[in-house]
Amino acid sequence: MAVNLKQLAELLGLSQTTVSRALNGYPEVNAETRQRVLQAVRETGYRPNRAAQRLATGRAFSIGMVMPIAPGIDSDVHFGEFLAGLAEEAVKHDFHFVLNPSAPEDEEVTFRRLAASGNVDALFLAYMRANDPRIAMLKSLSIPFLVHGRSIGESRDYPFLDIDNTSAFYDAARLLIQLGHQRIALINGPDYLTFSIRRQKGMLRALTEHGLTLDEALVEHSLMTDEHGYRSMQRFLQHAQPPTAVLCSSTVLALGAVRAINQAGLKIGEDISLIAHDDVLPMLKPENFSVPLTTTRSSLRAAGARIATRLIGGILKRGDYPEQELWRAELIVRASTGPAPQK
Amino acid sequence: MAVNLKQLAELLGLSQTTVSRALNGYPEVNAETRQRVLQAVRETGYRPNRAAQRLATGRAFSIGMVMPIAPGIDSDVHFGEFLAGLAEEAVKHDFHFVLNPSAPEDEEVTFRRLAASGNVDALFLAYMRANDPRIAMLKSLSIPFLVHGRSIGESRDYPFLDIDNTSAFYDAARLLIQLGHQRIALINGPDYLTFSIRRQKGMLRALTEHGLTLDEALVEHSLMTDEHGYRSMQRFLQHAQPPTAVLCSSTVLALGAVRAINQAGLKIGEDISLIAHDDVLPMLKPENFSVPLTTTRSSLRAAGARIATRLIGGILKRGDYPEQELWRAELIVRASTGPAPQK
DNA sequence: ACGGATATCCAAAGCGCTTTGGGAGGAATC
DNA sequence: GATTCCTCCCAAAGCGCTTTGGATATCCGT
Repeated sequence: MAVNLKQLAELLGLSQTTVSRALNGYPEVNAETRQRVLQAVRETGYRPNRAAQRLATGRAFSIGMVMPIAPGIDSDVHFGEFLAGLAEEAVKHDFHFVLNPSAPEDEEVTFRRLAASGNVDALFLAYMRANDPRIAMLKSLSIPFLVHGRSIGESRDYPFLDIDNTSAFYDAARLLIQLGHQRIALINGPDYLTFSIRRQKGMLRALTEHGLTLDEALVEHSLMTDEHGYRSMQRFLQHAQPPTAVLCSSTVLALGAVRAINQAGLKIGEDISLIAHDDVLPMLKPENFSVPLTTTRSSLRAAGARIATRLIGGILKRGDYPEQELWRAELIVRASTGPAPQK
Repeated sequence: MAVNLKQLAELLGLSQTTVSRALNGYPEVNAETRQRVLQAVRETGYRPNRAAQRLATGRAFSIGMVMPIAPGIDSDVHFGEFLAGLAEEAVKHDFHFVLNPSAPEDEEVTFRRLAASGNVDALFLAYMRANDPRIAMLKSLSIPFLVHGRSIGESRDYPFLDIDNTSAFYDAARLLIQLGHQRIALINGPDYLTFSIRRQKGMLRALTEHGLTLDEALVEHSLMTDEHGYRSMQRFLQHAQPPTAVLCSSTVLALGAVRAINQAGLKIGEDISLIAHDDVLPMLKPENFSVPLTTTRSSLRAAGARIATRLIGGILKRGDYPEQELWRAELIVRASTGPAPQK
């Protein structure tokens, strides 16, 4: 049923060579001819056979990722959401995945094997930590790779896509300060991940700039589950001097925090203000919270899709993508932030 | 660096045909010759080029799965754990994945496209519901598939791997009854999924057989998060006549349940007994609970691995796997179950 | 000893694509 | 008018494997 190159060429009265070149954007083909080819492709629904391309070019048309088998990593919504973006884009371009589960201690071997297998054209790396040794390792592997996030303390000469976590939480904290808040708490992600570190840094900078300090007792690090959000907030509220505002690293955490606040009989946006980072999880929208949530927004799925696009574009040598991207999160003010309560 | 068939054949003084046949288990090759070939493979580290195999055979050497983008599905640990098993086994055989994210309403189109793409040799299906329309659809697709779980109400003539949920919870409930419990509650997974339905059925059967009934107020259905476990248990405890024993569909749920019980000042295994289904999540071991948990155990990762094995075996026409497998969960008694408290 | 199995092996033809190495024809150059 | 240079196209050679359609040799029964 499906046509192949040969048939398509015959149909057009052209050689396979020309058709192939027309399709792959080579210059030595007449513009008009190229149009005819493209038209024929549309009409016949021709799709090049990936296996043949693979054999002929030596490229694998697939991207590899090492799936970390570690507590609190693949366990949450965020992983699935990100994966969805990645997969969505990959499938569009007929790219495959090679998911290789691995315990952290075996990661190096796994990466090496994956790179050597010839089964992937590029590797993908995430869950960055400070001084992450994996980027040096990947550099030595002579296979393209792309990092989601950035390390800290490493030289910056590797391709990454990250969001500007520092700015995001700087902006969020500043908003709260402008609203008169003085005691601001932070419910953060795991303390070894760089996004957590940067968010805290951004928040701290805003505080310092306004002559305020960050009380250690008002900072919690944990996996980003509703449960941890709840517990963290409970602890804050039991503090002798509870915060009047809280920053959350995820809407999932915020979900729990809100519950704790409600349970304490406090009013969000009045007694206590709340800002959360919003990864745009389709099942948890900040505008649907009983009190709509002020957020710093940046879509995780979009990041996944973008990473796939860049990776694939790089492999196909199509398009020209920046090596490094830093997305700015959008501060969206809703009802969960209000002026600091009068003492 | 890597040798190919031609070189290997030359090395052995054989034709490519013979070497290929020796490797693929064809009968028309001398046993001794085959041994020589196998030996040479070991020495040279020869690995057939997948792209070439794919082109020559028309097989894709990859399995497709539609990744559901729906609330509460990819959001939990269970998904990651299962995927890990699947991926682990696939990678061993050099198989790829094609993950295709899709909203439930687009699933049919997605499956069709995937099947037609020629990019996958088999499809995989999970999160079964009662009268699940997807199995009829997959049957019509003329591409092998395998179901994790079973539907209910559909004819059973499709390949699946499931655990015997009914028996598992029948056994668990019976144990509790034998211990003298009369009011037993159930914290179950989502009510539309067949494993939940069967677990409840198994429990009900045990109760009925012993002249007991299942109080509707003592049954909760929800996503299997710690949080839901907590809330469900809280509700039970506030009941006029609280249960003396509880069945949980997951150790994650049990985690929350335990918290609620502790908070109420009750003693697990004395005031209230608890049995949970254990998917063998590496980060949540029932034996590490403060009071070690009695469980019905069946490894989710092993199920993933087995499914990959069967799927791959089917594609390669190697080995002979049963079409349908029903794994029996193991009832493991620990300290969380004790005799019913005296009134 | 001879026709016919039987057991082993091989040459060669694909699978569907990319890419090398031209080649024809017209425009530009001298 | 002869030479060079583009422009646009093509034939054919792979990529590394599987598989078809024989070959050759050995062995059997009669």
